[in-house]
This record gives sequence, C-alpha cells and structure tokens, in this order.
Amino acid sequence: MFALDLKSGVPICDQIVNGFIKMKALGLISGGEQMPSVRSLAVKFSINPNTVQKAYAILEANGIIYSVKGKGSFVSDDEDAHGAVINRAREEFCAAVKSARDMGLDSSHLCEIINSVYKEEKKC
Amino acid sequence: MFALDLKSGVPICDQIVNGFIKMKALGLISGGEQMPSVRSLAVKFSINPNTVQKAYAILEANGIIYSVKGKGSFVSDDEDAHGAVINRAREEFCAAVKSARDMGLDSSHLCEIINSVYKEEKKC
Amino acid sequence: MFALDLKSGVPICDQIVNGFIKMKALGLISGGEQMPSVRSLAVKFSINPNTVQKAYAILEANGIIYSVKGKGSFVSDDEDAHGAVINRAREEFCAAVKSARDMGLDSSHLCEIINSVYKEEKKC
Amino acid sequence: MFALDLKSGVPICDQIVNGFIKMKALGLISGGEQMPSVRSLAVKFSINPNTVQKAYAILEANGIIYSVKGKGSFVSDDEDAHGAVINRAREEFCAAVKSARDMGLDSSHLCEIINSVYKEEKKC
DNA sequence: GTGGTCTAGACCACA
DNA sequence: GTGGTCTAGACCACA
Repeated sequence: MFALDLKSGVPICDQIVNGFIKMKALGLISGGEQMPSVRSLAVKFSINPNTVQKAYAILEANGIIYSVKGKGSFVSDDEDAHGAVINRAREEFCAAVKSARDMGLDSSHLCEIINSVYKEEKKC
Repeated sequence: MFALDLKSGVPICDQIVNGFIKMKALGLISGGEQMPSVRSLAVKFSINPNTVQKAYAILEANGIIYSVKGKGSFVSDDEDAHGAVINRAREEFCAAVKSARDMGLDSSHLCEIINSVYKEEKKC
Repeated sequence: MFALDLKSGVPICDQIVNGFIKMKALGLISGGEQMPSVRSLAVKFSINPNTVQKAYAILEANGIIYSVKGKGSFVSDDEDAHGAVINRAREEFCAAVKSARDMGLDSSHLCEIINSVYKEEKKC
Repeated sequence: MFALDLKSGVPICDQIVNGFIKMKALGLISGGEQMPSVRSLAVKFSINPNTVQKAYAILEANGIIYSVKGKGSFVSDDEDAHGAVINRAREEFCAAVKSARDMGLDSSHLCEIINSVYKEEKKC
C-alpha cells in the first residue's frame, strides 16, 4: 500500500487516486479484487472520509474501479480505462521532458537520469 | 519573450516566474540586464501589477533577480542561485521518471519520447 | 502571542514573520502544532487576510511552516530550516557589531550593553 | 572612501549618509575638511545627483556637515552633533542585541562574536 | 517613474 | 472552514 505525504502540497485526494492507479499498473491489485472500504482507509490514513469518497468517485469515473451498493468497491477489469490512464501518464511525462528541455537540460542527460532511476541506483 | 496561458490553470504568477527562469536558462537574458518594470509587464500582459510583483518577489527570493528601489529590477549574476534552479528542474524530471516507471512505462519508451521532443517532431 | 506595532514603520508582514520565528525559537510553538488560520489572525490583529497570507507564504518558503489545503498551516519539524534562520540572526548580529565598531564604539562597551539587555535592566 | 552596494536593499542615500558618518568616526575625515562635490560624487558612484544631494541634506540636518554657498560642503566641528550620532549607533546596537536575544542566542555567544569581529579574525 | 506594502473583496480547490 | 490566487486601487519611499 502507498503512503500519503501531507506536506507535499499535492492534494490528498489526488495522492489516493494516483496511489491506486500505480498499484494497478504494478500488478499489486487486479481486476475483481475488493478495494478497502472508504471508512477503513480514512481511519488508516487519519483523513476525512469525504476525501477518500471523492478519490473513489474519480477512480470510478475513470473506469478504474466500480462500486456495488451494499458490498463495496472493486477493481475494474476494464483494460481500455487503464489504457487511457497510461496514455495520460505518457502525456504527463512528455510535458516533463519539454519543461526540462526549456530549462536547458540536454537529451542525453535526461536519458542518463532515466537509466539511473530504472537501475534503482538511487543517484537522484 | 514568453506568452501567458490564462486558461491553463497554472497560476499566472508561476508562469511569469518560470518564463524568466527559462529565458535565463536559454541565454535570452543575462546578469546585470534590467528587467521590464512591474507596471509595464502588467500592462503588456493585461494583468494586475500585484501579480507581477509577486512573481518578481519569488524570483528575488530565489536569487534570480534583485531590485533597487526607485531604479528597477535586474537579472542577478548569482550563478549559484541559477544552478539551484537547474538542480530543482533535474529533481522534478527525476520525479517524473519515477512516476512514469510506476505507471508501467519502460525506459526505452521514455527515451523515445525524449528523442521525439528534442527533434521537435511534435508527436506529443 | 506577539503584538503588532502598526506605527513602527516595520512592515506588518515582517512583524508577523519575525513574531512566529521568535515564538519557535523560544519554544512557545513547536513542530506539528497548528498555526492560527489566516482569517482568524487577520481578525485578531484587525488587518487584511492578504497580509497574513503573505507572511505565511514567507514562513513556508523558509521551511518554518507548511500548509495543507483545506486543513490549515502547521509548524514544520524541519530543524535545518530553523537552524538557517538562527544562522541569519547570527549574521545580522555580526553586521550590527561591525557597524558599531565602525562608529567607534569599543568592544567592552558593547559587552556591557549586552549584559544590561540580558539582565533586563532596561537601561537602553 | 566607502563603497556602495546597490544590491543590498539599503537605500543608496542611507549608504552615503552612513558612509560619511563612519569615515568621521574613524577619523578619515575631520572638522573643516571639504566634502567631495555633489556632482563629483554622483559621477564617481554612477548615481543620480539628487540622491547625493539628499544625503548631504540629511548630513547637514544632523549637523555633521555644513554648506557654504558657492564654495561647497564641509565637515562640521560640532562635537555634539557627532555625539548624537554615536548615541543613535548605541541604540541601534541595543536593538540588535534584543533581537538576537529573542532569537534564542545567549549573551556569551554574542560576546564571542564581538571579540572575533574586533580581532578581525574574519570568523563571521 | 520604480519597486514595496497594504486594504477590500472576489473566487477557487480542497477537506 | 482552510489556504491560494487574483483584481482594483491607494499610498509610501526612493531615484
């Protein structure tokens, strides 16, 4: 399970949404699996249940999860939805590259960073 | 000179800060050069002088520019300050790579994106 | 809690910043503790919320506090940040000593002033 | 002769006033001696003559210098005036001590700083 | 004219 | 309710 960083400035709601999306991308949760209940997650993270509720609503709107009244929320099998999320990730990365380019970093340097991150060399 | 995108959702103030940082990184402005006055920039962009003022204050707090009362604001010669900004850009890119990795994108794919961005192929 | 002196000529914003820095230095507030809300402080001091907002932004930029949207502002645990503030205080005092020396005051006289201030003799 | 620091944030006018006061305190200029002309100083420092003029007016208002029409400005013999300036310096140092105390610095530490400054050990 | 501070008040995202 | 951003406009010190 992912952790929240209250001091990061990133809205808690977004952190929860991204947390579950990454868990699915990494195969830590998969289609059909039950999500933790809104209440239990709120207690676990010591945050407002409304915030968890909102995150689940966003995940559902994106087809990542679905809810069954009286039973709870479940991870969706919808591969299209997950693909759309991946596409968005690709676009976000693309924007990050442009930003880095505008700051004067050259492409070979960026590739080095990528390699070190994927090798878990913890150089950055 | 850079352009503002009022619809982007990115605070105008941040757009101005980043605009000048990029201009310095690209060598379009350099140490000692006078910045446009707060008022003139506000008129040029049709925004409130307070917003420009705030951006200039952030640039000054980061050592990118300095202001002389009654004379105006000037680009700083402080290379350390600019280096710190570049370092932050590097860290941001590093975070973007980690995020992409967590979303399941592989490193060769990321390198391809980098190459297409630097070749201005506008594929993304 | 500190008091504001609107007639002092010192910007209200700076007075608020220094007020909280001193409170932290004196142990009156400590890491994790919630700051008064921007609005409540504005009401308490009968000043504009924007002024408080600016002071909080400066404190946050210096790592003294951090803010969580929708929840409020909190005193940071970051001891490095607080240490940096103390260092700046030391440098300011150092500059004051140099200035006094240049004005012809001798060192023993300065030490006397220090002693009288710390003894609260109110001689100056 | 003293130097100006345009980036310091301290008004140029104040820097000139303090520069001459320190020169007198250090004995670098003495009663009856002629001050550099407003124009020459403005040229030397590459600043606006109005700024020099204002500084001289402040020095004259404090009895540090006096002007003779058609001849120029001269350093005053008025010891009372100089004494008043020294008193103000003492008060300023006193305020600096209070500020340092409020930041948690203890008196022995301040005395150490004083000693190192007067020994020109350049430790700070 | 130039930057710096402040008030008054609107509007937004978030919890 | 909480912080964040922005507009509109006043007033100040300084050059």
